[in-house]
Amino acid sequence: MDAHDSVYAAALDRLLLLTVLLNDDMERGLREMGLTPSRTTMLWMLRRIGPAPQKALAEAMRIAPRTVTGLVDGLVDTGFVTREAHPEDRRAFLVTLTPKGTAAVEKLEADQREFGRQLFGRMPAERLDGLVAGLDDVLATLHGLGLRSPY
Amino acid sequence: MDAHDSVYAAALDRLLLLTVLLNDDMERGLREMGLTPSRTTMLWMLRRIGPAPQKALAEAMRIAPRTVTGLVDGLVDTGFVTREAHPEDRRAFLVTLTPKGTAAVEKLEADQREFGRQLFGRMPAERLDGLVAGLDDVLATLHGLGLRSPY
DNA sequence: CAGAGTCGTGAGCGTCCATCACTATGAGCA
DNA sequence: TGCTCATAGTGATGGACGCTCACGACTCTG
Repeated sequence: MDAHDSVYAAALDRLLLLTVLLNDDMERGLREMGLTPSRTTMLWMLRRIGPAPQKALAEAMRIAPRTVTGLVDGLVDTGFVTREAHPEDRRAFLVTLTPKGTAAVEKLEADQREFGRQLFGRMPAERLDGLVAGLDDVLATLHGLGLRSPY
Repeated sequence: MDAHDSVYAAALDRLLLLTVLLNDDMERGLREMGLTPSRTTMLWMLRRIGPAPQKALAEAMRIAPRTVTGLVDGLVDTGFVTREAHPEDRRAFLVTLTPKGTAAVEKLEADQREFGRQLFGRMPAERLDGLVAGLDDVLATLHGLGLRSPY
């Protein structure tokens, strides 16, 4: 409990506030597109690894196969993906992005770029550098603490 | 789509990754204490505004009174709060932190301080300054965009 | 004191996300 | 050819959250 603690607390407060704000904003945006957080994760996954059987998605997302069935059902109902026949394994499907699904992911990417512009476009270059350096430092520390992205 | 975009994207990526990481970590910690996100929010609220009738909590948290009933039920069952008689209004209760509830909030605060030390303790002072300046800038921008804390 | 407004709750509903147990179908090998 | 294992689907649960509607209990005001 030394004199730096209040400085750390102030920094952490900002970080946590930002976390909450960004999270809420993200989820609201998704909801407007007809997506839920988990379904969006699945869309990202498909974008990254391409058409995949549900088993693979379950492993990639670290959730039970049954949960994948439900998520895929939802995405099929809302037109973001289809279940295509697997060319080699007639038991399995290839969950595949529809044009709408691809467009959705691309829109998310575009929105993010736009958001980046709004957030940083007016920021002095050196301040942005300072921010990124600080974030990288924090990220590295978190990584060292064993906190890392699940994907 | 100018040359700065990739810089912005890199900065935003870090911010979003941090968001996800901190969020997951927070929720995991809460779960270990037997708390859910909403119940925790309520505990913080009580810490801030003291024993309060459910109506006040509903307004402070911007949720329906009926929802408060459920959250308070949960917190009562798990021993974090009690419903005390309101001294002036026999229709209302004063939702009050139990010793366990107070201890939980204090532990959250202590954990946060400790986390701050771990995160920033080894960071050069000027880098920390740069980070905070950048975060403040972003926060101000968000505020200008209409994104602000609900509380 | 009667009527109107307030506080909290019971009942019911919906969404999201996750689980386990079980089944049908197909793959793959001895 | 059979037998076993793998892939998905269904059904049933469960928890966390949020909502509305209706209502009893109570306060407050005219």
